[in-house]
Amino acid sequence: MQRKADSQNNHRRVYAASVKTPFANLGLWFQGRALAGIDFIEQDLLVQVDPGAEMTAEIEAMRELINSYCLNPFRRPHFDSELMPAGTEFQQKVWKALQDIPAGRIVTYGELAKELNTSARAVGNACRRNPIPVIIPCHRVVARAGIGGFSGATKGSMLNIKKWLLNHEGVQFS
DNA sequence: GTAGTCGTGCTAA
DNA sequence: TTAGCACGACTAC
Repeated sequence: MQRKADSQNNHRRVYAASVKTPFANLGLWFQGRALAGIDFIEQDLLVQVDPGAEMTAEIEAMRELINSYCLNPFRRPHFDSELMPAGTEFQQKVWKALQDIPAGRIVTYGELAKELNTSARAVGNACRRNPIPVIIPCHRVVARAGIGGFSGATKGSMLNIKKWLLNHEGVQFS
């Protein structure tokens, strides 16, 4: 995980995830506070476009979606189907189902698997390959006996981000 | 309760 | 074809 110091105060930006859209990479940054070496996420996330990336209408749309989510996670975003990243037929099906989960609600991999007539592990695989976390809300899917993973990681600071996103939607996950 | 094991569906190499 | 997974159910202790 890359980090960027903020010399203005005790806050610093903590790199959260690279959102690989079909068009370019968006960097997700959380405004966090360094506490004894631990990144404590407490502020809104900021969206930055890769410095080398060309600013296109699609990238702007992605940025708008994420910024809109930061301001109000309960407002259902208008998701243009052209923004849906490439994936297998199964992955597309799972990602579409994820977008139907309303903010503030969580489901387990098993529950979603039952709905899609597949297995929990298969759902987890599709979630792991979700290239645009936050926009496709894979953070709303948790394991039966735990929080599950986020952005390809099953442990570490990524899970703090998943908890933060859930908390942002009013879900307390211990 | 919890650790170990296995079945499952899917994907990438 | 095979190994690897963001899982879940079952079993033994």
